[in-house]
Amino acid sequence: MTASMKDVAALAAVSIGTVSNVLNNPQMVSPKTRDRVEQAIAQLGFIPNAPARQLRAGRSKVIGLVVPDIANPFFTEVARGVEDAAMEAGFVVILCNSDEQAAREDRYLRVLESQRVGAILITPARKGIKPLQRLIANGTAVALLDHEGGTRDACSVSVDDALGGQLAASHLIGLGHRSIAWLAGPPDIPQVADRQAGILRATEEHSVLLERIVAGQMTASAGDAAVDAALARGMTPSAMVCANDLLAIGAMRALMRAGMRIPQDVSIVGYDDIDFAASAAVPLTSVRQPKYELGFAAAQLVISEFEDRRAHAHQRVRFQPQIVVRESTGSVA
Amino acid sequence: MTASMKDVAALAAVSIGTVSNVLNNPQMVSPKTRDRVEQAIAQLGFIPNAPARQLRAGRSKVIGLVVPDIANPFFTEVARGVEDAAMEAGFVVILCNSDEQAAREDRYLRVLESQRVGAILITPARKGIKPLQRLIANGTAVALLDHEGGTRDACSVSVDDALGGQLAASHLIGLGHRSIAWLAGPPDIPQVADRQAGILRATEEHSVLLERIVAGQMTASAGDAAVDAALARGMTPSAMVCANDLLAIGAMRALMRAGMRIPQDVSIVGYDDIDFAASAAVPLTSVRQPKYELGFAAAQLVISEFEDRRAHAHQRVRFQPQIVVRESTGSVA
DNA sequence: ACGAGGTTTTGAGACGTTTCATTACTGGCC
DNA sequence: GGCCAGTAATGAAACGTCTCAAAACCTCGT
Repeated sequence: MTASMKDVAALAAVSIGTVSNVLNNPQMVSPKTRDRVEQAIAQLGFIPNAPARQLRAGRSKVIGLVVPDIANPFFTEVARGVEDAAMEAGFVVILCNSDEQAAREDRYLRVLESQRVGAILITPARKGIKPLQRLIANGTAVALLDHEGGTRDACSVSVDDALGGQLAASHLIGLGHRSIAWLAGPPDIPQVADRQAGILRATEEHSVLLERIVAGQMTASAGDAAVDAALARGMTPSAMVCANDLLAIGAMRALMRAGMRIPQDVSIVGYDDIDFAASAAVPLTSVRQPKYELGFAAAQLVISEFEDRRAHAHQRVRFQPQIVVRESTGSVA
Repeated sequence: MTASMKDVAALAAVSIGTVSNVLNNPQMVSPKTRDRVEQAIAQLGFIPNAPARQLRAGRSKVIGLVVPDIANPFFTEVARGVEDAAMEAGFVVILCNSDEQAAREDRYLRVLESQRVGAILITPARKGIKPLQRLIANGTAVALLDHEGGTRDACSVSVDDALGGQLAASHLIGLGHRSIAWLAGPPDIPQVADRQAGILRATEEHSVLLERIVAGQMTASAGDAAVDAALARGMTPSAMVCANDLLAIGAMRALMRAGMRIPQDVSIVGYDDIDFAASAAVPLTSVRQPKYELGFAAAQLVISEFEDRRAHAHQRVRFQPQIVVRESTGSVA
């Protein structure tokens, strides 16, 4: 059905080895035969059989991308970066959603091992990377995504969440706010903890009254409810930092319902700068993470490790977030 | 490095063929040897070499998913559905963003052909499916995603956009609205055209004044600008249907800026029911598409074609959208 | 004890590449 | 004309799996 190198060789009256050379080492075949072979390839519409190649090579130009949930806008953007870098280098991306479940993650790692993928990019569901050690030992290039490297056996790429928290708080302090509420999410999420640390760092040098509110989930309705409750018990900050944009949206709803104007009465800073932040009723000031770049860089890292394992040194790349100021924040009244 | 069937065979003192049978036809191996082999497998941590399998089989349990942009929430959800169905059947998904560019699409199709993937799910960048014919002829199971089948050579899975438009308009008509604005997007987008057709269908049986506004893009700011302009030239509908939720969000902003209340002065219906619709300043009534189900069904279709090509009959599956009523629509004053 | 008939197991070949040691050419030089 | 040193092209082996015809092993019944 599909043409193979054998067919090409026959048509060009040449040996299979020569066809292989035309494909992989063109410079070592004479221009005359090269032409002949290339013509045969075109005529037959020959396309190399990747699995055969992979079998021979022992591993493939495939990147396994394991994320908690591609539907999370953060990872969606990361995936785009990964894919673009991969395509550039002739790699292909296998998408794996772990749903934060160790079982699913394990299952996927098994599949990826079976596929003998050349590289894996993963945001691990659990702390350690034990299940990865075996892959690494077998020569798979691995990098940790949005996760600080707890190991010296792999690269890691992350965003400085503490800095992000600091930026958010400093922005408000610079505007004169001295009574700030921190709308946190579940404290067992490392990103939330880091952002909080950054906020503390920024506030400790100024006499700021910092109040902490905890939402049960990172959703708009959880934010709405948490702020509602806080208002009911008399909280009256002049500004608020939220652990992510969805919480911020919920917070805005609750505040507006209570008759407060944004930013005149309360300033709000979100986190993530999701697409929607700019389109909200009051465009949201937010901390943006270089998501695409994160994915792109991570992919480049594992690709370079794949290309030349000996010349590769594992590294920890840490990106810097950036605050995007919009209309939801203003000077204190 | 990695154990192969040969190693397993040696350890279990059995032939390679027997190991293969334990893996693929366990029932034709005596329990005793089967045990022995399984133990050897466990002991060596043997994981089958997928590329070798694929080489032998001629094609692989891989689904190539080609979409315009995974960052588009619609396709993100579709992808989740595809992935879940794939995983269930032991398939793996290769992610390909075409960016609506024919060149990128072609390139990916070439790569997928090279990988000898067993199935392809695609939202084609251009009208025809010429570049796919070759794949289909070679026995790849192909299905068109969110695209009506213009061919009898492949399955297709889509959502009835005309029905969606009709649902939106009927909802408003049912609330008593007789002066409705249709905020369209670029008319060369088929989905926009279909939704419009549905709106026309719904309105023609009632004496409704339908005004059409065209936004240059499907974004919040384009919607804001278009509605701004329409208001300036004196448009005063009591309700509005928008080609998607982002346009609706933009429209709401423009209307509120002009001092109108939603839904008291103007009712708004969006389309897509993106996550954010429920969290907007005024929660948005919107038309929801079964995105996850779309992807899941499409994947199942190609998987079944892969499993048994002869028993497979190509089909066109068409899903029905659903209107989700929230606070942005109300009875006419 | 033998053979028929059934159940297990074996072994070789093929899938499409790449690699690498050989062999076959080429032109230049004495 | 014969030889040398390159340069080009060849052919066989190997990667890990599956398949299928053939061989080996049982279990009965006679």
